Amino acid sequence: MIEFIVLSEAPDGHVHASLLGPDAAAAADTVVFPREELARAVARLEREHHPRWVWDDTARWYPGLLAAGVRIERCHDLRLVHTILRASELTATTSLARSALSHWDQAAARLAEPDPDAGSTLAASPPQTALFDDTLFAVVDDPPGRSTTGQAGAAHTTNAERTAAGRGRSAAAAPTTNTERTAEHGRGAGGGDAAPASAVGASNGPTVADRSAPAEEPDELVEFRAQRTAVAEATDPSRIALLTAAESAGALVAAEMRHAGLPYSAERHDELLEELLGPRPQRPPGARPGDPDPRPAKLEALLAQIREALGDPTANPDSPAELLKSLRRAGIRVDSTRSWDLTRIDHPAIPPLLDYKKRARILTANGWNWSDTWVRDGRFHPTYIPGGVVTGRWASEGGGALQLPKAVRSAVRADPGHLLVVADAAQLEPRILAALAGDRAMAEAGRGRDLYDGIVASGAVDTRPHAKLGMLGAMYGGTTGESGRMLPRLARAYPAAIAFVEAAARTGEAGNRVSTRLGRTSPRPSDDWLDLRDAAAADGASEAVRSRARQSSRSWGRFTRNFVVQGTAAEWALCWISSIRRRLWALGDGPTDARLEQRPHLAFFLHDEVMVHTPAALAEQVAGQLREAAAEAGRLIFGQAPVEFPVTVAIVDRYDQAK
DNA sequence: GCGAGCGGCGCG
DNA sequence: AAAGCGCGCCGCTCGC
Repeated sequence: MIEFIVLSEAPDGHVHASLLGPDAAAAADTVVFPREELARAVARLEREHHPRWVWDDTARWYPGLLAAGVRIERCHDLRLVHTILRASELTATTSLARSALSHWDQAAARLAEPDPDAGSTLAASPPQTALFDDTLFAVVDDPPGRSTTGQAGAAHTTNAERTAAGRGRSAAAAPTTNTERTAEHGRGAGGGDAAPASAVGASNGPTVADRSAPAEEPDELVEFRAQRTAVAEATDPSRIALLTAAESAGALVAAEMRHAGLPYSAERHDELLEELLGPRPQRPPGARPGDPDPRPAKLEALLAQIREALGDPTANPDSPAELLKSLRRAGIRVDSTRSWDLTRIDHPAIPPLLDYKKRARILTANGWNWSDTWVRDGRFHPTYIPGGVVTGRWASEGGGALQLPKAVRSAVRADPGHLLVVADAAQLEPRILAALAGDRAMAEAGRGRDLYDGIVASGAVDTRPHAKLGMLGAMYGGTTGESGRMLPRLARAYPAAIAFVEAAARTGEAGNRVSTRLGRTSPRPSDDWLDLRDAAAADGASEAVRSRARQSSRSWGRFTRNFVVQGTAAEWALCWISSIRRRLWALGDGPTDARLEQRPHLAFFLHDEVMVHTPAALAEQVAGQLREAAAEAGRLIFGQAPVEFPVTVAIVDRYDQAK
């Protein structure tokens, strides 16, 4: 009985597949084949054994398999799982967490420090009734793999740091200049899927070459055993086991979505741009590569209006610094050029300026260059990065997939004879909070209805917008304005939920870590943060230092407060898409020779929303599966907790028609 | 000329 | 409705 197959690449370029039994002990067999035979060999072994594939990085192995038409059911992504186990409070005492940094750790050294402080509070582990039922174990043993390329879990860093680090390590291309950014990724990442197939086509099947155990076991096998041990020794093995399975399954989804792409009409996109901006400007004949594109006609017209109204023929809305000066010269008192700040100003230059900003944003972020770079043959192929966000959310790279503006969503169109099934988890984060906190009143508010409506019905607040604002403020740490005013009312009506996020905030303010429901643990504060705290605590610390320390402490508290909710919501979403993936594959006639992209498949994922591209005849069945998968995700993570996780489902042929 | 940092804004 | 969380990416700016 083969349960796992560990893939590793030998220095000579051959691939070693180690076949393991359920205990993952010594390999029962080792199959060796040239890299070119990978897809053929994997397809055969998948058929024969239905194993869980164990590999270092799904983003390294799976795209080529998909390009060759090979889909696998389950995997274990060593790199992603290592990152989780290294940092988790649930595995802090295991030898994996205490071992020296290795190539399994990303650059984030901070994450890897052995856990010196025992005092951290596990914010996400309040006693919960009926935690896991038997289905958990069925699914844990059954879960599809997932993986990514992610640098995941890098310590909490700024955008700039993250971007630089992420780029450097992903792929050979690490473009850094502004001009390179788009172009490089367009070829490297976006188009990467299409080519590799040819490598696999050769003639004879895989060679069973070497039946004797190799002199040394592959590094991957050693690491895999260490990870299994860490999970088994974890404080709560079932949670962390579910997380590793879901994380790995997500990696498979990410690779498959990039492979299939989002159906996207470049023609419709052109129409949209023409409506918003005018005809695509032609670059002058002598233009050199670095030269900016000419401004489209409608922007040019708005620019003239702005300059006229300001009495400033050189005003430049593309430069915040210059624009600020121009506004002030015109007697407008503002201290930023943010649209939201400008809306409150009564001046004839403001309406065209706001209009200009709106349209210019579409041009730069999703204009003709974007579509040239990222849309090929009717598909938008972004790279998803599972675990790319500290909280466990996915990040994306290239094309801004997770920021696709609503203004262009009418270009997302099902193929002829197909439909898009778009599902959105309703009020996911407050529902996650209700389940985390075991807040029965909030669970009740969300039963069978919109959660915010339920909060209004309970009498806690007067309107739905207030309920939403108040809950977001509670989860983000907002204290001022309307949101802050709602908090005492919510705290009275839902004391458990509010106390839960407050506790997470206090934990972070004290410099300790918090964990999600399944055990993903927040990073430690930076050395600078700790230094500031210590400086403020020292005798004779200045008021200025103490004030900065307070500020930084509160800020980190807002981060940990949100971490438990956003991170657990991300876990729910991972379980949801894993379940969807499995259900879609079984849909219709079940597995056939048809390729992934010719069957109902996930085409887009946006934190709490999914899109399936499906033959029209299966759309209703898909919708049902999306709902059932959501309920399954809730049971998996929270057991019989009384919180519902409803999804709104729309069956449409264009994305903009969904809600 | 390059590239890090910033302001700004899109998404959840 | 009023700002609190998490991202990616753009153009501009400015120091090297």
